Amino acid sequence: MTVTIYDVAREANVSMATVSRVVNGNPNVKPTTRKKVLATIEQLGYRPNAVARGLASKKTTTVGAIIPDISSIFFSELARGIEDIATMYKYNVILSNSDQNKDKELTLINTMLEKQVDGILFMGGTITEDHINQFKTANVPVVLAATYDDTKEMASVNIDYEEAAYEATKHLIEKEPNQPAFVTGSEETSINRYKFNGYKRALEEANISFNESLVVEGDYSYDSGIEAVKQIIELQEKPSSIFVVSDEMALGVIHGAQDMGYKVPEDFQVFGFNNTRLATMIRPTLSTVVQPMYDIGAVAMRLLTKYMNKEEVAEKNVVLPHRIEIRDSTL
Amino acid sequence: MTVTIYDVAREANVSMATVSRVVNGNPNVKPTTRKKVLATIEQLGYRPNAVARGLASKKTTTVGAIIPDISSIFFSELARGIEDIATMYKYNVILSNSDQNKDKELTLINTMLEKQVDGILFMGGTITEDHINQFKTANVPVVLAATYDDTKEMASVNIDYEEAAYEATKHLIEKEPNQPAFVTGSEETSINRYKFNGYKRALEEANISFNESLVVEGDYSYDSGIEAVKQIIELQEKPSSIFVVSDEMALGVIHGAQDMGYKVPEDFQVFGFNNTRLATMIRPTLSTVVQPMYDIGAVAMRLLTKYMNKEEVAEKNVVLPHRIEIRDSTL
DNA sequence: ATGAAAGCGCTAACAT
DNA sequence: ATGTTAGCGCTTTCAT
Repeated sequence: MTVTIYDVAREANVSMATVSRVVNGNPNVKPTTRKKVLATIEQLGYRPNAVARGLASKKTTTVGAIIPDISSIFFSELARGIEDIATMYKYNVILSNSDQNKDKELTLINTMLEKQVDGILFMGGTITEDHINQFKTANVPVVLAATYDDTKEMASVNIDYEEAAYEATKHLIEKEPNQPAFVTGSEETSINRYKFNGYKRALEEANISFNESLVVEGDYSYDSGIEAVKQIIELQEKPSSIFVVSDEMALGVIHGAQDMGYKVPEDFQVFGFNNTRLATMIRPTLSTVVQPMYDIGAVAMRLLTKYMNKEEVAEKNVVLPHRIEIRDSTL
Repeated sequence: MTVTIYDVAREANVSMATVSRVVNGNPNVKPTTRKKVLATIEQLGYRPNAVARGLASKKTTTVGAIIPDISSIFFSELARGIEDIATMYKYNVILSNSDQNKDKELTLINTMLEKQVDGILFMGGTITEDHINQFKTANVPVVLAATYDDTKEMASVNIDYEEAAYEATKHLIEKEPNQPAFVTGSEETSINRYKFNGYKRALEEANISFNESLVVEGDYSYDSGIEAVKQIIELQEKPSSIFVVSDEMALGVIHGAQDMGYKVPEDFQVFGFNNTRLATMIRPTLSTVVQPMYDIGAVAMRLLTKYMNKEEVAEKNVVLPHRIEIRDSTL
């Protein structure tokens, strides 16, 4: 039924070893026999079985990628970076969504390890000891992308979130020297803590006292941005600017404000984070922190290939450059 | 080094067959021995090798998904539907981007077949004979998602694009009885032809003569929407409404018009397609055709599981319901 | 340059 | 209920 290497060997009057050699491009084959083998491969319609190869060679040329939500504009961009580099290095990727749910994450890691992936790319909110232990049961490399492990034990690719948030906040304060509201995500997520620290540092540096009630927690969605700005507008002392940790939520903030008759940036400056495509798909266009999502994915995958090939790695915790892009949602 | 089923068998004083049975939940195992085996599995840290299992059983519980571009807001939503149902049925998915490039598509199909996927989900613009031939070399089922095969040979999940476009156009015409501009994608893509047919039918039904110059081709991107509207505005006889085949491009059309001082919907009504999250992330909110992307992915994956399980399939060309959502970008 | 043979870790009859 | 035994299709020494 299915054509195997053995069938090809028989038809071509060679041994399976020889067929294996030509399939794998081993130079130790006489051109004539190579040609003969290639011809019968074509004729028989032979297709190598990667599963059998994987069992014999202990390499699957497949990596696993665990991602919170592929339908998010942020992560899908990251995934594209991963995929492109994976393709470039001849790897396939098994992609799975975790919804940042710890149990799912742990299960997924296990499933991927069962499938004998050659490496794992992990994106998530929080890295716990359980995660690290689970990873240690693997004898394959793991790289975190846009994900922080406070212990720095694991290889990772990120930007400097603290500094980026600091710069954004500073920009806001320079225009209007009072405390911007801070619309963030769960404080369980390390990255949000770093962003908060940067925000706080900018305040302290400008001698602006910190008012807890200007910190609002959302879930990164557009709707939660609308909710957040409603809450902010009801405050006794309204801020004159709002720093939002994701672009999508920032769009919600802008539209929420506009829908209630406020003007951006005149009544509220709004600063986003990530520079997703959304940032220019709104009026006023969104000032935001440029986080190179695609590059983070690409670099993370590249780093993983180095580990998989047992190459030397100069820096296991890669920090990619970020910058601030000022558009029309700020003064 | 790695613990195998054989190690577990030896330690637990049973045969590998018994270990295999407990691992696979076969009921023909005495509770006591099951317990014993489970204990030594735990103790030894045994993890089943899915590659070996795949080779022996000829099933990998992995499916392949070929998608034009995972970073697109449209396809990433579709992918999420696929992933969720795949997870529900215990499949993993190898996801790869094709950029709608025929060679890449053909290569990807081949690679996935080499990896012995149990089925393939395909999303793309054009299905050629080469595609169909390539699929035929597979002895695994294939399902098309949001993709048309004019021969109807292949299983697929879609909506009725012709009818949907007809309804949208009709709505526009009812408000303003003249020809709307039509901003579309490549006419090589069958789906665009169906949409065009629906648009045309609505015109004919209303006895509106068709002017070719009101048809503009874009590439679905925001920027190409901006370009398209620029081109439309330069026309001798400007239309009073614009039907755009993708939401993202429709946002470009709206902002392009607004940036030039026009009002939506007063100067131009704008109608989108897909109802991606973007549709409510703009002011005015976008009237659009609701295409259930997530459901298309989910239903396609479900259909694939049926084929993989050799279940009876009532309808191989599934047409999901669509509807029109009127928001503020139309009168 | 080519071949022979031993696995890789598991499933699936078949036997008991 | 449990064990025995062939493979699954390939890679990889080791010979020649």
